[in-house]
Amino acid sequence: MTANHSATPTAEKPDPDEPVRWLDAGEQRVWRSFLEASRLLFDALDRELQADAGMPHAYYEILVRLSETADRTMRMSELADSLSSSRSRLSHAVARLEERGWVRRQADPADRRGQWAILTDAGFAALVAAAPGHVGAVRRQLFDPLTPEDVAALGRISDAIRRAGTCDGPVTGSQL
Amino acid sequence: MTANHSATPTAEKPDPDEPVRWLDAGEQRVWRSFLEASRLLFDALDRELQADAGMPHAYYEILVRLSETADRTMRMSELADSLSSSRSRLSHAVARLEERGWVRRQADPADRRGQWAILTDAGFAALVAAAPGHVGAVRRQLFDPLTPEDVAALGRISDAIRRAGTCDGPVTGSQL
DNA sequence: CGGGAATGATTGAGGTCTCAACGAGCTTAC
DNA sequence: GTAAGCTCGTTGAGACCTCAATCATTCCCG
Repeated sequence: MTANHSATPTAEKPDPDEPVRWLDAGEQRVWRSFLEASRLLFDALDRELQADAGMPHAYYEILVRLSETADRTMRMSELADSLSSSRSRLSHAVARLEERGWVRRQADPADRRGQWAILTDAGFAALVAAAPGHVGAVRRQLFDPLTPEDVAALGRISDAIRRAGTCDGPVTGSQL
Repeated sequence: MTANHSATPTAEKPDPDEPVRWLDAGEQRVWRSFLEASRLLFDALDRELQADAGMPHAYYEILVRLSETADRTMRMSELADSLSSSRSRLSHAVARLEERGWVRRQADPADRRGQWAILTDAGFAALVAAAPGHVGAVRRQLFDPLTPEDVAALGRISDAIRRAGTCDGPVTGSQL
């Protein structure tokens, strides 16, 4: 579902001879502030989840996605795409979640390459237990410091970045 | 330099009995969009740097900081603070950078606990070689998709998040 | 039908990061 | 001067992620 349907033949790797368009002072400031803000935010969220729920944020997101489908079930690849995650990362993560009994895997009888990831009751319970603390942390670290206008702007900005970045993800499959 | 000088006795861990303020639909959308945008952005930058310069973004930032001081030298703790990095992370990273000959360490004769991290000529050269590609990636993935108003807003937003997050970083030292 | 390409998913090796524990040196106060 | 308590920085174990290679299956097309 992450295909590139744009009509323009976008050159992903730009001409290396083209002169570098360095960041001006303002861009520099914004970029560094954004870098630090992101690091503080994600580090804080990861620390909170790890301390209070014993899971990294990546695992939390997997549980959330699974919990939102009707049957708490998703194909591995679908799950990976919905998280903008590599298949490898997801495979490793689900293996750990399976060890904990929070997820189980089941082969698809129709397409025998495919695997279903299924959220167990224990996994759902872990998610329910983790959610309040996590949401609280998101609120404190992200939404409380921002005005409603900021939040709206952040939404627009994120959408723009996603639209730009969603085409050149990790290289997958053989494309010599 | 990351001390909390605020006069208000801010309760870092809020009352757990307080009802959870869940995210409304709009916040939910913004948060997920921001999460995905950040992941796409940082993954893309890391992949570009790793492929073109053989270093993760964290190492690039270390080299940048060192390159910006007059003598290309910084105390380990100062460097860690300036990167919002844990001392442990920095220690490991600088150890790797030292193996590559990009940084060297030298004990401070005045305070013999302290270590200076010094950017070598080879390290500076590696940075110079990496910079154009990296800046190009930042431009393509972040600044090109944004309007100037977006960029300004992102700066304000990041500053706000930093101000909120800068007080409760990783717990360091003994504070029973 | 059969062979090559594409897809779904996993694996292992290696690298980075976290956490907790530690060691060594400085500082303070008695 | 000396013991307690900082601060500076490192270390080791273990967790997570990346990359490349792999395997099994399915799709496509002549």
